[in-house]
Order: sequence, then C-alpha cells, then structure tokens
Amino acid sequence: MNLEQVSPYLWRIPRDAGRGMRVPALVVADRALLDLIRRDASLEQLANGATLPGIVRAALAMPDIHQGYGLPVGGVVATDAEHGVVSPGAIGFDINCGVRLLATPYQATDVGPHVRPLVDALYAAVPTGVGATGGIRLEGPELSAALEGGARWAVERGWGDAADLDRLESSGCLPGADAEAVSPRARERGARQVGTLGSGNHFLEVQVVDEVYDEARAREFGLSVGQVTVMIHTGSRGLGHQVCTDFLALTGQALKRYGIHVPDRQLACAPLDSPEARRYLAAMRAAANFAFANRQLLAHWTRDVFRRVLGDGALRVVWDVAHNIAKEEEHEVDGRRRRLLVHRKGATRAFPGQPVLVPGDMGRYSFVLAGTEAALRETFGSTCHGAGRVMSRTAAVKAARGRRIADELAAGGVVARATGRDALAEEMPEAYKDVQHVVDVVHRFGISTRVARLRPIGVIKG
DNA sequence: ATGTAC
Repeated sequence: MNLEQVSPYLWRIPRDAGRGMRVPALVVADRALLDLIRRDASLEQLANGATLPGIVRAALAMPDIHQGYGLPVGGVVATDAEHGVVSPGAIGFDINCGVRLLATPYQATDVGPHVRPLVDALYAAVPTGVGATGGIRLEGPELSAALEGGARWAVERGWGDAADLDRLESSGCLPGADAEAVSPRARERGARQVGTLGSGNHFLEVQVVDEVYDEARAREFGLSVGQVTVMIHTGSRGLGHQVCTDFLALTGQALKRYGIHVPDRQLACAPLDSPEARRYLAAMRAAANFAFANRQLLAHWTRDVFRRVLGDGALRVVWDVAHNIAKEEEHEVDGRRRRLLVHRKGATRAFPGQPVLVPGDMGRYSFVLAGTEAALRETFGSTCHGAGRVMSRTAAVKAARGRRIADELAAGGVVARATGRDALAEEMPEAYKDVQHVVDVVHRFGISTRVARLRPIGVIKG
C-alpha cells in the first residue's frame, strides 16, 4: 500500500481512482505502530472504505486499527447525511459495544484484602460467556420498551439512578430507534441477554487509578490517584449481532438496485434516503439502546455487590461511551458546516472536554482521556478505542499452552475469573499491543489528551 | 463480537 507521511503522526494513502477511491485515506500512527498495522489487510480495507458513496474528506484510521469485517476495526467513515450511504459493516457486528466507568469512594488500601471476595461476588452476579443468559427475561412490549428507551428504560424500572443518565453518551438512549425494525430472530436472541457480559474482549474490571496526567480534568471527572474504579466493557450481545447479519443481507441485495459498486461485499451499503437505510438505522439505534440498557444493568448489579462486600459507599458513573456506532452529527468540512453520518467502528467520540474511555489489556492498563478541538478538525471528533491485538486468538492459545495465565495475572496483582476454557489465554496481555503506546500517539497528535491511567486488580471475563 | 456452521 502506497503510504505518504503527512506529519509525525499522520499518514496518507492517496486517492486512487483506479480502485474506486472517492477520497484519500488517513492513518493516525507512528512508525512503530504502522509496522504492526501493515502486517494485516487493514489498510486495504481502509482504502475500500474510501469508495463508499458520499464519503466526506477521507477514510480515517485510528492507531489501534486492525483487520475487521469490511471496514477495519479502528476505522472512521463520515458520509453526507443526504447524499451518502450507511454501511452495517462499517459499524460492526457488536453494535454499541462500549465502555462504562464507575468511580467508587474507596481507596486501593480499603479494597486490597477484599479483592478476591469482590471478584467472586461479581462473577456470581454477572452472567458471563458466549451465549450467556440469565440477566433478565424480556417479553414483547417490555423488550420493545428497552430497545427504544435504552439506559432510561432500566433506570425507570429501578436499575440505577436518574443522575446516571447525565453521564452517558447520548444520555444512554439514541432517538430514532424503532423496535419494529428489529427482526423476530434478533429479538429472540436478545430476550434473555440483557444484563449479561458476553465473551471475547468483554470484561468487568476492578481497577485503581495509578497515575493522573491532568489534575484539573481528573478532578472534573471525579478521579484521583489511589481511587478504585470499575470498568464495564460489553455491547448488544446476540441481538446486535443478528441486526448486523440481517441488514448485511438486505443491503447486499440492494446494491444492484441502487447501482452501487463496492470492492468488498462486506462493505454493502444503502443510500441514506432509501427504505433499507432508514430501517437499518432504526434497528441499529434499537440495538445501541439495548447495549446502553445492558451496561446500566451490569452497573446496577456491580453496585449491589460493592454494597454487600464493602458497605454503603456510592458508585458514581464517570462516563459511558459507544465504540461501534453511526451517529448523525454536524461537522465543518472545508469551511462549511455539513450534516454527516459518522460511522465509528472501534473508535470513540472525542468531542472537546468529553471523557474518552480506552480499555487496554487485563494485565496492564486502561486509560481515561479527554476529547479536543483538534479531534473535531482532524477526525470528525474521534479517537482510538483500545490497544488492538498483536496475536490472533488461536496464536494466543498456542502461546499460552502449558502456562497458567490466571496464576501469572495473580502474580502481577490481578485476580481473574473467566467462564470459557481458553478465555484468559485468548485475552492474555501479550496478545495485545501496549495501550500506553496507542494512547501516547493520540495524545501527541492531539485528538485526545491523557487524563488518568487505570491499573486492573480484579477482572471477570466470558 | 457471535447459539465461533442454519
């Protein structure tokens, strides 16, 4: 792939009309990360993203980019809200996979002796693993209410406080969701999965703030060194997966009808003024709300567990972000305000001052950042979402053979429990890039700034 | 990510 260096942290794939690119592609990275990025097909996938009709300015990649389905994970594609398209593959299977951070009133020294009981109680309270059910069963109209109400639906039924909603991206409810657009099959898959963690990179972690980079911002977010936090990483489970599957098929069939050519069927899309696009967006928003409700329930049960194990201290929501979503937003492009549909697939919204939550791996760190004006100029108000893998799941399992990852984590001060036989091996720290490196790049490039670093002490996985 | 093959 032909790459030009634009600045120390920005690289360009020039527009190539021969391969159908309508705009160039831009990659935020340093040389070392770029070497890792070039090992998979993510840059070809990014160039494919630049062919989407109505794409504005450039197809963008964050430094944690890696190969995905259609568009790479870590990709940001903005299309014109009137003349552009929506592409389910540019959002991902796990619609509104995202992260919520809770701040506790406890210090590491308060929690230290209680980490094992805390992790055991969290593991008992939160259903984990692929296919996990047993949160709450939602029938007919009640499931529809959750799909259209998101976190607000959960709060109205007593799972959390109204004040939580002020601390969630989009207040935990995307308008324009329509439960009728979600297929019966997707509903069936979701009916018993609200209030479950799932598997893969999803986790619930007890952490300690081990470094603060920006005192003023940390204080504003309610974070200080030594404080215990809880991070919840999960999404829309089988329901969102089925919504993506359904609409990949539908948009795939519609390509010919609308005269759209994409270089990869996995980038199937539909014009924003088409019935297919309207229906997908209504279903995507419903799946996103399901994920917001899911994180609200897990936060509520986390509070129950902390109350039982540690006492009455209140757990406050710091923030909740979506990592896989498309949002209609207004941005300035070439000096003109334009309404765009911003697809973020493994990327975090980073509007000025907004908290950004970046999970790393379970042995090292996660980060809290703040969004910036530079992000609005450079990346449609977006930044990275995580570390990104360096090892495939199978490679990680192979590398972990004969080792006891739980013991290794314990030796590093992390109590871990997981459901799947290979869950800890697949997710072991060395299977991931160093999130600190990724965060350094977005900080130096300026699209978000470091606020605090969080070190895990307890983790539950699927 | 995912009832890891409807």
